Amino acid sequence: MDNPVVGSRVSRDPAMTDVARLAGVSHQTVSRVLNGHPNVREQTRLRVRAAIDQLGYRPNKAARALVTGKSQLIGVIAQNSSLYGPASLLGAFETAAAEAGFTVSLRRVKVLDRESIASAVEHHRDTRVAGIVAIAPTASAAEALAEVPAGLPLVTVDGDPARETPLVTVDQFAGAYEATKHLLDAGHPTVWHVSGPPDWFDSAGRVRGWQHALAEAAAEEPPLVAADWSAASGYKAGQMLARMPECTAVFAANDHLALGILRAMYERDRRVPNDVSVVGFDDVPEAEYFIPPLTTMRPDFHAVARETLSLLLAQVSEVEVEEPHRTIAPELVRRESVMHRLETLPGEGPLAG
Amino acid sequence: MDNPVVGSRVSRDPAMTDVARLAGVSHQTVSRVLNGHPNVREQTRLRVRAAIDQLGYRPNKAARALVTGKSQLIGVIAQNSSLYGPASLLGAFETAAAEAGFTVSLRRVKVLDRESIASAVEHHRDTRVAGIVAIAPTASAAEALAEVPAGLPLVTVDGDPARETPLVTVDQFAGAYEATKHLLDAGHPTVWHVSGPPDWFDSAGRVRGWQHALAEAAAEEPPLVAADWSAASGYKAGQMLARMPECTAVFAANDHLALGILRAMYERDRRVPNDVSVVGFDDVPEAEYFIPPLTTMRPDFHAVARETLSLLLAQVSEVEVEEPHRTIAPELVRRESVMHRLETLPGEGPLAG
DNA sequence: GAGGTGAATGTTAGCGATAACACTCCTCGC
DNA sequence: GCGAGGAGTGTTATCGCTAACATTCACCTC
Repeated sequence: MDNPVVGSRVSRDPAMTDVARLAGVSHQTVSRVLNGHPNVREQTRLRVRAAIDQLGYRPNKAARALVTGKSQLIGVIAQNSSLYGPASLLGAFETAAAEAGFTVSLRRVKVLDRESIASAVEHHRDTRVAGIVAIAPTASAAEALAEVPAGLPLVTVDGDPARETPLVTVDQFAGAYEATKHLLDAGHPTVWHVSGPPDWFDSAGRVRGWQHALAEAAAEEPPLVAADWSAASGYKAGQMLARMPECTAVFAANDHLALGILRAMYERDRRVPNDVSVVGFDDVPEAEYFIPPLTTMRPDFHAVARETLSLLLAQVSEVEVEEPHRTIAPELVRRESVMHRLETLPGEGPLAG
Repeated sequence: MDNPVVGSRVSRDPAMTDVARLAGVSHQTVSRVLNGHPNVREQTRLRVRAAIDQLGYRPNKAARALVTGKSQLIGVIAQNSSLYGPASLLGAFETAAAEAGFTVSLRRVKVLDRESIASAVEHHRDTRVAGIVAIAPTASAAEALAEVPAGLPLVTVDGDPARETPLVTVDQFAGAYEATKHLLDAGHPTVWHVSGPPDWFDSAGRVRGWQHALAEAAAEEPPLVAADWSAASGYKAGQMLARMPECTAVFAANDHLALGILRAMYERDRRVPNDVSVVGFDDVPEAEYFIPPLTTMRPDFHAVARETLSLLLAQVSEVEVEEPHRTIAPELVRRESVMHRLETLPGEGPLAG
């Protein structure tokens, strides 16, 4: 008489008790089968599985989350931009999370100020996410994140390297150092740098790497040209640099800046790479088809995503991590925007004129 | 004596009953305050609010979802690519959803085949999302979506226009028509088209728009050059087109294809726009800094996102929508890759040679 | 063969919210 | 002045699951 068809509610998603009834066991046994507990007879397990399939039963995540107090959700906070780096990272992370059985709950913010970040954190707390991943490339974002309560796992990506909180980042310093050195090795007396926004950690790290390479080679350090990440600002910077004959090598903080620079040079008839060499950063998919194809630094976003997830899951399972900082070194991709000069011509020394 | 500090569990998130005890009411009254029910005395409401603030109480979404059977989640299915269009759309949609009080649960798939989509749909069903938004630009994706059960709200973006299911899409036909007509009006005898992957609806729509403009102007239709969305394939197509002197105008299905074409033309000394005019599609932020700045069609991704959300929410609240198809016309952005020719020179007629 | 052990299973008690209904009062209308 | 009706509030059941404890039974040990 325990046939489930009693015809009251016409359709309702089958619940665990429905499966239990069909399999002739208690709902707890169904739960055990679902969660892979050891003490279930093989025969019983099969009966339960059959009942699950027959009913098309799917566990209710809300109920599970309610009773366990945990969810399989990872809250992500990112800026609402279509910048290539963050967008790629987000995609890579979502994939990595899905493979580990987690779902990404996405919260974008318009600006990286304290208030927006705080509200995003609140939101994720309300949802009882298992942990938070924040792409926090500016000081204000990193500071706002300090308010995340201690118990809640948090990994910052592209955040403040000075903080002790778990952090994964592209090795900006090493990448910029290598890019600059590549230009120096090609025979340029010095290298100019068009940077990203000064309040981004990424920018700061790249500036330091550039300075370090210059200092090491005893090259004179030209004034820093600060821009934002856009092709437009690269273009503006490029218009200025194009008028300076002593500028023969430029390290742009990303590929879109480089694109703007390329066009500015083109318009002023300064040929790249013959007159001016340019190196970018990011290796956007189109960089190979710039005029000329751009030499650039390629970060490994998948590696960043993997490390981020592993650092987060370590916290979730309360494993102590010795040094919770991971930096992923980018790789130089040589194309055609850098020319090797055998010697420095007279009148082309650094800052001449 | 009803002080909550009884010191058993050291810390636990405060629940509704804790608030109720502090405010001296029943938990049901707290619930009423939270949900804005009318029949609560103002004084009581204030007392409850004060208790909420004092305890830092936050409602448990899992508990609410369990009892109501509904969540404030929207499941999104998208391809795991960093293509500009889908990435922008995703960002715009997440923002729109957040403003409406919904959270986006993201599921990316590597390939748009039946199996991957089905698994993503399963996942969202398990989560009891309020509805699903799928960016399904290929036939296989659209077909797989047919298996979404009838009760579950679904909006397809960039999907199959032939289907009756709710759909929002950029008006590919109109955009391609306008781009092609723009080139025709500029005096070109005909326009070549480098298309996206043939199995994308976007591609198909753009091809039809192109054909229509050609037919209307009684211009001869050159063979279609099929590519994918990448700059690499645009470059290949461009190398071919550059060798054909009768090809004076190209409509590329997106800006990255156009970029590849631009470089191919440059390498073959075919000047853009003097010798060849090019129009793209998407208006990626860098398009203005291509060499030369690219004339292109700009889709309004925010509008697409808004329409998508409104169509989805209509279904969630079971409102009948008359014609659940929305197309958003893109806008022509004129820059410097198109040249107006006063007359067609002899020997430059279509398909001459 | 009494009792211990552990595997296999069942029973009960919540998790934290909403829904449905019950119960006070108070205010009307006639 | 009394019943209807509604505002304001409380009580109880319930959503679907897991945790903790209880129970059964077979097998082994001495």
